[in-house]
Amino acid sequence: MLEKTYQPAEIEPRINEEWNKADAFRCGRADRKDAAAYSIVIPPPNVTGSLHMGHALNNTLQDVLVRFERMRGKDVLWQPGMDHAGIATQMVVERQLMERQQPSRRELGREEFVRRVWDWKEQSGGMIVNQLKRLGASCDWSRERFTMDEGLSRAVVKVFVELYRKGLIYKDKRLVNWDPKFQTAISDLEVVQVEKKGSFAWVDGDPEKPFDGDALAKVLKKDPSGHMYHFRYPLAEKVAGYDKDYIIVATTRPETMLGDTGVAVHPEDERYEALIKAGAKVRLPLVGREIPIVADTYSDPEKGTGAVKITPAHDFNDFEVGKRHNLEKINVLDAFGKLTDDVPEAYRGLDRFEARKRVVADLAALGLLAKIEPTTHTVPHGDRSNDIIEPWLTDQWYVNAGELAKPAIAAVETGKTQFVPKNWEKTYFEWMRNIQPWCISRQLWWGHQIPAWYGPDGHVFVGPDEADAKAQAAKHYGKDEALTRDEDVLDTWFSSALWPFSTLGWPDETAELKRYYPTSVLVTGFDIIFFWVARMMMMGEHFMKEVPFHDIYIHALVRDEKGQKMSKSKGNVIDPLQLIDKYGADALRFTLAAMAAQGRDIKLAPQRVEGYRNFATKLWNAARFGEMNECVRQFDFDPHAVKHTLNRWIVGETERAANAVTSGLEAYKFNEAAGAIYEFVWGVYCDWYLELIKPILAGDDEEAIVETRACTAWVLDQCLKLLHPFMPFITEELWAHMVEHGERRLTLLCLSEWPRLSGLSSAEADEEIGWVVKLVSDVRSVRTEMNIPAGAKIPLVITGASEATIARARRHDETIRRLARLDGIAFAEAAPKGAALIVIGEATVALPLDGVIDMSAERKRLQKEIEKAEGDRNKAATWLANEANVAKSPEHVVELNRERVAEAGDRIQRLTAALKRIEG
RNA sequence: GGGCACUUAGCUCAGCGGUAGAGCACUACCUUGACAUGGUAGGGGUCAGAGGUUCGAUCCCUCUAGUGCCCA
Repeated sequence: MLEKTYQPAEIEPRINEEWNKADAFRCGRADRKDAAAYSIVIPPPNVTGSLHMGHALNNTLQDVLVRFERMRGKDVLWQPGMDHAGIATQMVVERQLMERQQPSRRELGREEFVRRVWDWKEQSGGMIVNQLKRLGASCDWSRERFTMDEGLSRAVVKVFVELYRKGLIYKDKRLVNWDPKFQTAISDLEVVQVEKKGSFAWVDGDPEKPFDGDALAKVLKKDPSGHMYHFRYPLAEKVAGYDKDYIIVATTRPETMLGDTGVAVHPEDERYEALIKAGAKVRLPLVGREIPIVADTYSDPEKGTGAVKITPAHDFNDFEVGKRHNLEKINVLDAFGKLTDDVPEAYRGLDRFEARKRVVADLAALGLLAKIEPTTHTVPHGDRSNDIIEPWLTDQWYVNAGELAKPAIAAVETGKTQFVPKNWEKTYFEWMRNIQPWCISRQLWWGHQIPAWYGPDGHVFVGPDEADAKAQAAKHYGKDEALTRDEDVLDTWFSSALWPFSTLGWPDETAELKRYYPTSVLVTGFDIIFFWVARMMMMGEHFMKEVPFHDIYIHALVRDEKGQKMSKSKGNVIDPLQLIDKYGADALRFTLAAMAAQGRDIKLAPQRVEGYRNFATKLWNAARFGEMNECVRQFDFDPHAVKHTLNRWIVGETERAANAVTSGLEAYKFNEAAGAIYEFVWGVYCDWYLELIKPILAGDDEEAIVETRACTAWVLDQCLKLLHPFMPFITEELWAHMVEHGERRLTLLCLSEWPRLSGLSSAEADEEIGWVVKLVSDVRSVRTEMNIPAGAKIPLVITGASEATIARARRHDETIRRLARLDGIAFAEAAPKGAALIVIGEATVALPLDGVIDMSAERKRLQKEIEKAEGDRNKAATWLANEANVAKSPEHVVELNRERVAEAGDRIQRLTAALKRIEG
């Protein structure tokens, strides 16, 4: 016998163990070798990561799909694994070394440090894998991959070498986003823009308020950003037609002025026309360098003074301006963000923010500081380091993303790959069509070291291994030369981009690659379209000549119940594992699936999870009811052959539910599918069917009992199946518990067959049970309104009923009496005096409660009913009175309104009669 | 500044050209033989505002207001 309540914590580990023992999730099962393949690669979580709500949603949806297709008989591969997360992992290990007061990374040296990282990975990395298992993720865990695995690394090298040979990977000196904390380049996507606003204001010219450098230093100590500084740059020579001897420029980063090599004004800005004509120059304060004033449309005449300082080595826009005007690029920062030797001696070696204060103070002392104003501007920060990112001029490796993007764009244009919901393709196109060269080198030690070697003169040789590079070098130099390998590693996303095929064994031509590539669908969040989707599409198209996935399902972000993005700093993070502990993985999964409507974020309230836990309990108890009543599925049970109306009705309802769930899942409408099974299990099976069959089970019609027991068991089986993708644990448990034909099940639920039902619905049964349901509901309603004690049994008299209705009432006599708490059903010509009356169809049902009911309450109730019916009739009648409506509407709509008028009129008539009887 | 969404019951959200739905919360009653993590009944909405298209608009279009996100 089942326990009285469902305890997820007890069954979940056990069920996981059973799946594991049965190898239930392995792809390529022998019995499915002729089946269609269905594959999903997991968006690899990062090896340092732990399960957060976004993962929970992402993996729940994947698991729902995968379990659904597995039950539909497909050969399913859900490929799990993790990426090595270059910066994040290196950071974790470095921090650990520091905390343990062990030698630092540099002291250990590269080889030893990398060994330590592997140690860390073995011991504490990959926590998330076990967390995914707790969620119920039915990945083929035997195939787990890691981006640093031997095979995947081989794929990385092959891709690098091939792209290099095709000229699609190259080395270039450009500005990169430099992270001074980690001393590495990072990609645009790893940069977060943080809005800053300062508080210090000062204007030159007020003798009462001299410049206070200490006060500014204090403000900047808290936050170095948030101010606009206006400097006067003196002209090298006075220019005729220009009335001042200086030009004012503004900047939020004063220290970069030491690297200024130009000042730009708009070519059509009349204020500066004379300066441009004269080819004027300014003398850069503090430095003394003469730099040109150039005309460039980059400067905005509306903004500030319309003149901007140009620092080509430290600003992306300035870099472009500098290129157009051949301006010198002077690097004033080193890898740590300290000032280089290319600045005046006083500033050399200073930290960038120290230099900021000094430069401002020194300019103020020279009378060249015009003003400081607080301003709101965005400042780039490293998403891992949280340090302020500097655009920095370095040699890096780049992928020609623009070229690789072309087929990837075409694949979506032609529909080879489809976004669901479709509107995300706009975001994809927008980004792909404006894609920048992808900087793939990182100045880290943890990752795939770039397969490039340099000769003594710096000539580069790229090859699959050192021997190959040496051979190339020997040929190039005409003799053997010592080579040194490029120290840098590749961006983690470079290896992740290969994930859909590298995990299947590429570059080897494996059977898995053939069978499971392209994958069926990628499930991911919109925030990852650029990271994942775009890069996998590019690499897939290039190396496999085929898209990596047919569909891309983009799901929402999980927010807190107020709609705020969850973040540690806000303290509003909901930990999925805590929810699992409290309510069970099934409840969490169902919640996420039920709320995953396309195109909308999920605002998660824990109460919602509790509600679905209750749903699980409900199912549990329905099963318990079946068990107590010996509802056992029979070998020969055929839902098409059931005779009893109730059973004919429920098998039809089951078919409708199965169709709704199936079509919901096929269309990635997880919420609709979840809603359909929820409503069926609770609202139909539990609320009505199980209640309606109680009198039968308690009765003495043996044939009906046998059929009903078998039918109850069969419907429950269908519920378990339909619910399994959403709630795998409880359904698997109940499946095992609810024996079949008196014996234990032969298959696990997760490997059983998905319901494919048809031809089960019966209009006649639907109508009959619909009538019973309506009668019971209406009687209950009246009882409550008349304040009849819930326990009291009352009589019921049906009048004016047709033969068919009388027969119906007789057939369901027991049921109606029980559910409506009646002590008998009688038939009469006219309703007895002092009765409450209900109009159902052609009949009027009387509850003779003379002396029990409050007649004034009954009068009120009837009047209310009449009013409602009148409202309905008037609405429909008014609609019909409009000739245009009747003339132009489809026939069925006109008919519908005619029926409404007739039906409402009928009701009014009989309700009025009932009212009269009371009054008379 | 460019783009994408959103605004429906107290809250969180579905829906969608033909008389508005769910869950939670709320109210009343019920320890009835699966379930109080439950049952029964009930209250609660000019579907953000203004125009337009249509026989008919919560739904389609335009504008306005507000909110959120992405990219500059």
